[in-house]
Amino acid sequence: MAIKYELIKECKQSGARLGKITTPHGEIETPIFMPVGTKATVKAMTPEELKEIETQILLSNTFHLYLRPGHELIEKAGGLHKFMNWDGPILTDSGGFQVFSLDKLRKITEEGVEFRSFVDGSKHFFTPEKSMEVQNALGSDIMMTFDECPPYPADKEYVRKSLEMTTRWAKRSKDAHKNPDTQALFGIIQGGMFRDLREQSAKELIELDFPGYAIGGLSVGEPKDLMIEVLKYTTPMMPKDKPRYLMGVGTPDYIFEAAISGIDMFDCVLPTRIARNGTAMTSSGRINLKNAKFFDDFTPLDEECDCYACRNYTKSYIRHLVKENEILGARLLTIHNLNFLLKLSENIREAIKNDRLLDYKEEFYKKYGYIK
RNA sequence: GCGGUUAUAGUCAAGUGGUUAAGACACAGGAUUGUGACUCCUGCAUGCGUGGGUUCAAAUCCCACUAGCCGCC
Repeated sequence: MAIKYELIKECKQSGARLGKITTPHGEIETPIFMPVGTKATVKAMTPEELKEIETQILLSNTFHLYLRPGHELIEKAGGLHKFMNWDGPILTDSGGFQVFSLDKLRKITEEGVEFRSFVDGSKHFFTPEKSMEVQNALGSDIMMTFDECPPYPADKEYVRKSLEMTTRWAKRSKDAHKNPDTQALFGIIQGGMFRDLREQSAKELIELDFPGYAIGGLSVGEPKDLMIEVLKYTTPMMPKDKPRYLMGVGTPDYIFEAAISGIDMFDCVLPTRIARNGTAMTSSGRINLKNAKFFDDFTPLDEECDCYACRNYTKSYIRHLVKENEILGARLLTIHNLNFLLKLSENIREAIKNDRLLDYKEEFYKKYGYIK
C-alpha cells in the first residue's frame, strides 16, 4: 500500500476527524487544505515559500502537464517531485475536472473524452488508461481516477448515466494503474445533487476498494445550502478507515462544513486566484486591496497573521503593487492567502483535539462576517 | 503684429447638421471554488474652450473672444 491513514480522534462536539496520512513523501496531518499548482507550480510561489507556510501537500494536474511539457519529459526529469523541486507529497487530479471546465472543447464517449487543446487547438483523446499512464509517469503520491464531472444543473437521468460511466472508468483506471505500491489511487464519488445517486456511486466505488475516496461534482455552481446538504449526507457514505477528500473547496465556510462532516482533505484554486486579482482573505473577512480606502492604510493585511507579507508590508504598499500590476503584489497576496487557509486548517485540527470545533467555528464566523 | 491650425471626460481620442456624444486608458465598485483567469462584469460627459448667431434641428455651419501649436515680420 502506498499510503496509510490513521484516524487519531473524532471531535466530541462536532464529529470532525483528526487524522494522519503517511505517503512516500511524508506525513500529512488532516484536516488539511491543499494548495493547487496545476502546471507543476503553485503560481507565484517557490517550494521554499510553500514550506515556510507549512504546506503539507500540493495538487497538480494531469491534463495540463500532459499537454505541456508532456509527461515523457517529466518522467525523463526524474518525476514531478524532482522536476518542480518539491519533495513533499503531491496529489494529481486526473483530468476529470477538465471534462467539466472545457465543456465547449470536448466530446464524451464511453471510451473517453476528446479534448480540443486550449493551448493550440489540437485534438487529444483522453481515457482512464491515458490518465493513469500520465499520472504513473508523473509519480504523484496520490492519483485520481478519471471521472466525468457533470455540470449543475443536470437532469437525473444524465447524472445517473454519468456516474455509472464514472464507475466503469474507475475500474479501468484501477486496472491500468501500474504502481499501486508507491502511488495511491483515489476513487471519485459522483451523483450530482441526488442522494440515491450519491449512494449508488459510493457503493459501486467502495466495491472496487480504493485506498481513499473523494467527493466530486460539488462546487460547480449550485447554491451553497444545496452543496452543504449533499456534503452532509455523502460523507458518511465513505469508509471511515480511509482518507476523504472534498474536491474544489476553498472558502472558510465550506472548509468548516467539510471538516465537520468528516472530510480530511480539500483543495481550491480560489486563494491563489483571488490573490492575483488583488483580494486577501483575513480573519475579519475578504478585502479587496484595490479599494481606495487602503490608499494610506499602513497596517498589515491581517493583524492576526504572522506570514511574511504581514510581518513586513502594509496594505498601502500592497495596494500600490496591485494597482501597478507589480509581480510582488501577487506574490505577497498568494503567500498570505495560502498561509491563511493553512493556518485555518491547523486551527481546525487544534479545535478537534480539544473537542471544540463548533465553538471555534462560531468564533471564526463572527469575526469573518458570516454571522452578523 | 500678421497668416495658418487646433480646442470633445483625469488622459488619448471617434464623431464634420438629425434618436440616449464611439472606443481605449485611468478612476470607483463587484466577481472568481478538482485554474482555458495579470481574467471577467458593472459604473463613470443633461454635455463637446467661452460668448453670440444661422437652422425645425448644431460638437458639427457662421462671427467674435480666449488658449495652445506652427510659420512670417
